[in-house]
Amino acid sequence: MPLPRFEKLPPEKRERILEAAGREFAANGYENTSMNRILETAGISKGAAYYYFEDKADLIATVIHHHWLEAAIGLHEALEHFSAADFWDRLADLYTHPFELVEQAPWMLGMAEAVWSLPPEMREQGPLKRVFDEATEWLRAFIHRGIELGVVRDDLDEGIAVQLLMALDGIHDRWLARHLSGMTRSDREEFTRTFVDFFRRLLTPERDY
Amino acid sequence: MPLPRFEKLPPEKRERILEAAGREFAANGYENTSMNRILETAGISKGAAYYYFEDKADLIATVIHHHWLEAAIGLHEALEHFSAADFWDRLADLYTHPFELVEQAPWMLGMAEAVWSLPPEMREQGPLKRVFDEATEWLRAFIHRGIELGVVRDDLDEGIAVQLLMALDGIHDRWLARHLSGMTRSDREEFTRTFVDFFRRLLTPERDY
Amino acid sequence: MPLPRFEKLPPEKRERILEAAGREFAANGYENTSMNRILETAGISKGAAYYYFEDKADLIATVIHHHWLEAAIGLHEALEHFSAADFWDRLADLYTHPFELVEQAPWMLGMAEAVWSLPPEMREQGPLKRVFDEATEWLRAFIHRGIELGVVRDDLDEGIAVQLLMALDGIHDRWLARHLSGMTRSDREEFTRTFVDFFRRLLTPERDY
Amino acid sequence: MPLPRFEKLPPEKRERILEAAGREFAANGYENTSMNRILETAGISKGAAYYYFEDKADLIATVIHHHWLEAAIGLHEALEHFSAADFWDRLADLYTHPFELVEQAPWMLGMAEAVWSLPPEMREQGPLKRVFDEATEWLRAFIHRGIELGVVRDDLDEGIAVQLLMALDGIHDRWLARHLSGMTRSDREEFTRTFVDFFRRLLTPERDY
DNA sequence: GATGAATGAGGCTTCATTCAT
DNA sequence: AATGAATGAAGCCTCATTCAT
Repeated sequence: MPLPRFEKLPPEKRERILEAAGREFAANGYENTSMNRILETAGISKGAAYYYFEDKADLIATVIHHHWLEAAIGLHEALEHFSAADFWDRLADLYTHPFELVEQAPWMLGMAEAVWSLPPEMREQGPLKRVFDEATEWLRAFIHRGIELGVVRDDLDEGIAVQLLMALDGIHDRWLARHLSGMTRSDREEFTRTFVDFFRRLLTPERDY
Repeated sequence: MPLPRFEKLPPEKRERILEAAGREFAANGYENTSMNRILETAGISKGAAYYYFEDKADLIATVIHHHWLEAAIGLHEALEHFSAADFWDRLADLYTHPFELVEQAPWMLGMAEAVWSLPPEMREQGPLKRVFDEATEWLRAFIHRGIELGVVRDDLDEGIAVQLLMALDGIHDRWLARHLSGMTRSDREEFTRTFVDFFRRLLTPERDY
Repeated sequence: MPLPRFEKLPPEKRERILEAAGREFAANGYENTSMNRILETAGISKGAAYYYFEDKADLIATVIHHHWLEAAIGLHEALEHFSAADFWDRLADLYTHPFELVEQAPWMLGMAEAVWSLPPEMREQGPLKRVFDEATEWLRAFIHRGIELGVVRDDLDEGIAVQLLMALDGIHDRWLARHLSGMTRSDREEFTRTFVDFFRRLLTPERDY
Repeated sequence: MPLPRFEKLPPEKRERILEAAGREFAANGYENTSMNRILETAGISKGAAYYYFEDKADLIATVIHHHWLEAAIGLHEALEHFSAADFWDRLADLYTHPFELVEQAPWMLGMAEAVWSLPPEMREQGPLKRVFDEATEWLRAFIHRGIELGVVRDDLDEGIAVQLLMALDGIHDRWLARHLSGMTRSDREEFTRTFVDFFRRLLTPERDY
């Protein structure tokens, strides 16, 4: 996570750095993201960057964390209002928010795919672990809520289930990243419905088959 | 694809190069794979490498293609013998072959994950496109066969279905890569069954729900 | 030497700065001592540091001077009470004081070794010259006192003698820095005795051989 | 130690690299030795340097080893011919060889001092350990030969004795490095005699005092 | 056919120091 | 009297690729 100084920066500048880094990262993945290029784009000096961030990994982790926070707004509250009847429809609703984000910053589309290009260590330790843990935690909560309501099977190893949902979500995002430009609003809605249906099929209890 | 000269090499040497490159690539992903290290391990000279391959991308593409061919042996023939009754069981059988490969060459486990680390351009153009197209083609054939037999839904955009299956397969492989060491044979069998069930759930026609 | 402002600082703060710098310097040598790290540890700002000290060299020189003063307390007075009979025993006594210092601040052990890592220019000019001159001066006085008492030879170039003693002292300190942890009090006493005997052997007049 | 390729270089070029590195190192010590500067002086590219040497430490270690080998020529053989009568005179003779080396390459004078600026890890492990071990070994052999001949005391911890001799030699070299320019041949001879006498005084058996 | 020496751009990071506030 | 954001040169090192032999 960035040194505390970073938080004290004028929001405008902070945003400039995060966006420059985000663009570079979303477009090129972790390994191909060049500090030099980011700094040039952001218009800050090398020294400044390392004044705010521990290293490249820290900068990228911050970018991901930042955008995750934006994307995850309202996620936890939502869960409490799910009911057996509208469980899957509600899930579909949740997909609306990211769409809006991406509409404002199309470059962000590559983000999800880029995240999969991270060195495994970065996902499994350090500051990004928290982001992945939060995401994992929500999926876990989501599954538990479903089980509670009787609309999700309980015979699945939780780890597998979570990995599966994360991966499906990744596919969803990556697919969008590649096809969004040609899609109408109703295409998108149908795509999301289809996708939510995938979730339902995978998670619905055996007896309902 | 490698220059024609490569095919004329003694198989032993060819294999040596492909394995060295495969290990390095499977272990480190594309960006972190170093030509230098590969060539050192393989015991061939820089000049030789560039005599056989256009560049790094070409070498890696060749490796992937090579191992894909190995892994895909018998895939097409198998399809013809699928029937409605044993469609999903047959799919499970197909997973046996890769397991055997991996048992002989454990380093190959990282392959699937590494493939996802490729720069997108490499997947979508050049020699690797052919590999992905072949894989895609088989999945497409698999789906069609299922539709033909009435055990696979026909309301799914083919592109999505294929991407989905590829991704699921990727998850399957990556999960194994990380957990295989602690799994018994029966664990693996159950894992595969669970996984094939995911396929079935996603692809089974709506009316069967 | 620090700007006069530094002397006006509350002693507590002055001490905090000098200790932080001393630790860093003793542990890492001159080149690997980082201003940033010192200031962080000391809890003072960049601006403050450069308000008190000319530059890094000045800060380190001040640290050395400071600790030299501490270590040299009573050195000059002692000399007057030396007699021919107890000349070498008195020298042994003088080694007690530094031992006590180091017992209270073990980090100081590296100091002597670190001093040898200074860029030669720093030793030979600027503020540090004074420190080395003071040390040299004492050794010179020590030798003269010995000659006066007839227990030190007079056929040695003074410069060589001084350098020799300084270097021997350096070896003494460095050896201790590396072995002190495993030594008992009586080990230390014997070590010092052995060492003082080295001095005696080197300096005793020829006729006594 | 350098990769084997280095040994295959034309001697002229090898020498050019070693001399450039030697000058830089002797003049500035380890930390202040810049690869960039060496490469510029030697007229080779970055890539070339890292083609021959593992890293900066390896290059410097090679330089030291190289010059140590030069300086140590004939050292071991000499020992066998030492006798009780000429033990110390022989030691004085051994100092002639380095003098000749330095006369041809005055920049080498700083070498000994620079060696003391090495990070301790470099002295205590890796390729340089061998150099230090060889030097240590010779000193040990020297001491043993002396004890055998009855001209060296046997009550000294061997470790201390070796360290002491090494350090004295260091002082000798450093003193020369700083004063050689103004010394005549006979000054040098006297200096060496004085110095050898230091050795004798330190090592001669107690009873001879 | 094949070698391997050589390149040099570019990678990430550290650091002492300055200066507007 | 003090702050701390910002600088940018310089540090070490890796790499895919080329080309004379």
